[in-house]
Amino acid sequence: MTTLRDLSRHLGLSVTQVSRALNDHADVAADTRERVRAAARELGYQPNVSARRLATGRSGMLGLVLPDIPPQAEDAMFVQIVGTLSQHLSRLGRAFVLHIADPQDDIVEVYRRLTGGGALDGFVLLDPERRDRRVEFLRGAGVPFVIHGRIEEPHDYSFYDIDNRIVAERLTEVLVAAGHRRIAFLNGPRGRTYAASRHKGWRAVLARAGIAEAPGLHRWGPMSEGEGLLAGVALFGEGGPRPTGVVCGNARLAAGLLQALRALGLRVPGDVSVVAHDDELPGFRVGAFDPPLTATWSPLAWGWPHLARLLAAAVDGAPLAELQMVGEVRLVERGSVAPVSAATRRRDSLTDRTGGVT
Amino acid sequence: MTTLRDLSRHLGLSVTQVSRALNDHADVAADTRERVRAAARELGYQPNVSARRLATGRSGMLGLVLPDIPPQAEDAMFVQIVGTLSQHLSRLGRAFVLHIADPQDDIVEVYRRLTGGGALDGFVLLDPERRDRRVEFLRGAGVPFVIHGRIEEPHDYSFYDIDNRIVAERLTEVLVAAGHRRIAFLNGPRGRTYAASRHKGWRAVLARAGIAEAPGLHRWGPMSEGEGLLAGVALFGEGGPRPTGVVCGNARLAAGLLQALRALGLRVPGDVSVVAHDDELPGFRVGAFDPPLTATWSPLAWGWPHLARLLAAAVDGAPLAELQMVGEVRLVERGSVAPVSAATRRRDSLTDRTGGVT
DNA sequence: TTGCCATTCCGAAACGCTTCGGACAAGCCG
DNA sequence: CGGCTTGTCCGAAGCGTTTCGGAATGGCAA
Repeated sequence: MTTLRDLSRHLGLSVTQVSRALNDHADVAADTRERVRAAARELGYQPNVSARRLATGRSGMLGLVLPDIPPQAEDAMFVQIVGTLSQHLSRLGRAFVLHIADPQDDIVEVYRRLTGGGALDGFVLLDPERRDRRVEFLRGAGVPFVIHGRIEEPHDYSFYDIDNRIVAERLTEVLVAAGHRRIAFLNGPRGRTYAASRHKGWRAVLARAGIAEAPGLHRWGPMSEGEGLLAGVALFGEGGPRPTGVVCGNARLAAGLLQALRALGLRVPGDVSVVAHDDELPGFRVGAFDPPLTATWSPLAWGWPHLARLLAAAVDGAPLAELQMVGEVRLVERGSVAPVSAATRRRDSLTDRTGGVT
Repeated sequence: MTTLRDLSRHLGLSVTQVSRALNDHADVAADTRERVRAAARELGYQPNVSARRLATGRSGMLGLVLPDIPPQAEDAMFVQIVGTLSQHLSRLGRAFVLHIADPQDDIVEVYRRLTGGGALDGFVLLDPERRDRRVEFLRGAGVPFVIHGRIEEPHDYSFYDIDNRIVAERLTEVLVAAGHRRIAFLNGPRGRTYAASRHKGWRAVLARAGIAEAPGLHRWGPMSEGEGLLAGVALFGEGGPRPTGVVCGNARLAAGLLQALRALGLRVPGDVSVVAHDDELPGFRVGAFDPPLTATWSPLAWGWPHLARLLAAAVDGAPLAELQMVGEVRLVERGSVAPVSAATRRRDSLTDRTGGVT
């Protein structure tokens, strides 16, 4: 293997100057820089990662830690994440280390091991909780990281996220604009920031429209097809609150809900209007649902390249302002929303005034 | 971060002796070793990976390189491989580096970059070709690797594989024993060692049974459901050679073949006997096929932990004999094979003597 | 006593890189 | 001319570990 010393001897320069030339330092003459570059190419020089790490404290290796082998339902998503991150990070000249932990190990211990040896110098964090132990540890240890999503304030870290409050507002607004006043929301799990933000958005729009919140119309839960089905039955089955419009947190929930509605003989959008947020989950195309759903659209796949870029920048010590990104969300109308009938509207505004479900 | 120096000062020993104590060298007193161990635990000492790498030439990081993001059909398999390798390697105290290359990059260049910097000290190689450029490069560079499968002789490298010749022999024998003489074989791609071995096995059994090879009964090809369907139509459609038994290289081929047979109105095993090799590909359970298939059984999943172990051993310089492993294969009978009718047998033995397809 | 071995320890060099502090020369100003 | 800046360069230290060669001690045989 050719080293800096080899190069320096070959060129009649000092090791120092060769190093500085290759790393684009200011105090090296332009033609020297070129000579060094050429020689490096010619001799096939590649810097030794470990030596550089030892000298600088950086290894150029970035990691993703999963708590376990992912469940089968998320295979496609896993491949997308891991594949995209790896590809983009290697384009940025970093190595991507995937670590699948033992489920019985404490996750913080895993991070401690991984950072302690000095092997990894940054992490991508998926699916954060509002108070996340991983974040607390990494913050304390001074190890850079980037979060997919956000946690509770203060936002003094790097993240890629979408504006989840806006997502819920847009979707709810579509229904409100069509005259709906009994609007259910199938939200995500309780502990997640995005679900909390969406909850706020939904409530804000209801409040602005002067709609009282009715019990049972908002549901926290896993964002699975099964949960959508369950919610559909609970909302529209015997004795349910029977909203006229439903906001679904993602396509899986929507798919389950549509199944329930079909089973109950309810038509979309004739009897019920349905809107959803569309992440482009692999295998779920809300544009090809029956009926195609009006949806806010922001593919998860958009995020992974940014996460790679942001993490690399974070490790390089870029200022916080450059390390935070809020992705775009578009509203795509597809006709799964119908205006509410005059009779229904009269009845609903009555229940609003009396303030509850009759 | 606590270093060896910190420990040595704390203990009143030299850095040398502390290092030797922690690495189980012979010339350190038993109680010293214990004192050092205890102090290391107490101070939370973790060796710096880069420094160790620099001193020893090993980093403890092992890699898997994929030429591209895997196609969707192989998501589940990808997750299984990556997840299992990562989990087992980290149990062995190694880091697992996943590198997904740019498809337009030359694969050897990718390996050159990865090994040149000295970052990775060993690789798992999947899906090798009989003459594999990656192997040639790594051999030349003196970088350890372990192959899933085998390449052409000499076998002077580490591998996990099954005896593919035996696989084909067992399956073919089952059909021969039931009186079949017109036996087709849907094999894998031409360039692969396992497909070549299976080809040999199939031919050997035919030869032993005194059955002449008929043209069109052996097919090289991708091991996909589509290919199985195609093969089914080619073999049993208008003007096809119409074997009485078929050996399928894997469950995907078998699934396609069964589809074709159903479409053509042929029954298994009434009209055609079918056997397959069962890798336990995710999503394909030959035991739950209609009908359940008699099969040789050797889950791919068995291999990944061994690959992890073998690679770690290879990097540690274990002797070749400990670095090669041939996995077990079992024959599971499930009744997808029926004896051939006496009339058919007479006709077939006639065509054997005349030596061709009539 | 001397010589020799085994046991246990240590100093110092080495791995390949970055970087601090300073050196040297040339050019410019007053 | 002296003093200052600017542009290039270099020596040497240091990152944390392993390991080579040797040194000190004690015990034992000659």
